[in-house]
Amino acid sequence: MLSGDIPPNQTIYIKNLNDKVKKEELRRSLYALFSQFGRILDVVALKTPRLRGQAWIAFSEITAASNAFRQMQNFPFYDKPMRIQYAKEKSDCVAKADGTFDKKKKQEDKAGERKRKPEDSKPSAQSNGASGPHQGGRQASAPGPTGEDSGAPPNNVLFVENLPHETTSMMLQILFQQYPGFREVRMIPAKPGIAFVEFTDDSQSAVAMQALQGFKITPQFPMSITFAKK
DNA sequence: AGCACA
Repeated sequence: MLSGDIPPNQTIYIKNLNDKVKKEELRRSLYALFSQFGRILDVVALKTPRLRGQAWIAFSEITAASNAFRQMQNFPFYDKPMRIQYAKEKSDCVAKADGTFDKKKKQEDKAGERKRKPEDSKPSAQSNGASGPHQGGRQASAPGPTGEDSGAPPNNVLFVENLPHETTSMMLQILFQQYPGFREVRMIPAKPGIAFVEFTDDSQSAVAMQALQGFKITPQFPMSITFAKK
């Protein structure tokens, strides 16, 4: 009940997000960051004046939402600490799965409000293809300080660079541990901006590399991932 | 600060 009077919900509401981040990028980063807690049904982020800087993440399980709620509270994301609450209302995607979705009511609600400009649209990640790791951070165009990607031969250890200096190993663990075979993150205090991430074998590290290549913890730093040198 | 999904 310390959650601000809002009862637990399988959808979490996040505010204090960096509103300079573009919508698609925001949704993708949130997805990558939160999918560790369970299956995500939908990520909703709008850029309308009233709704920018906020997002909703609907999980298939309420326990996933509570874990995310607790563990990601104040997580530094694009330079700002996330503020997480439970959503006040049930997400449409959940209601649809429930069979309780009421389109009539939605329209009444809409009519009751004043008119807003229709700016946003198109979610896109819906009932979730239930495939493995999702659309990765294929931001490409990561010039990468050192980086041609086809340099080193496969290795179970990844070399990650171009990280913002405030990156912690916990943040990287959160991102990488969602891929099978994850073992650990190693950072060197004297060398900010880089990290080593170890997997059990090199096919597993390759999957994670593929998925998180170009992932941005902050907008100006798409991470560049290569196989570590032996 | 701010609770939507068309």
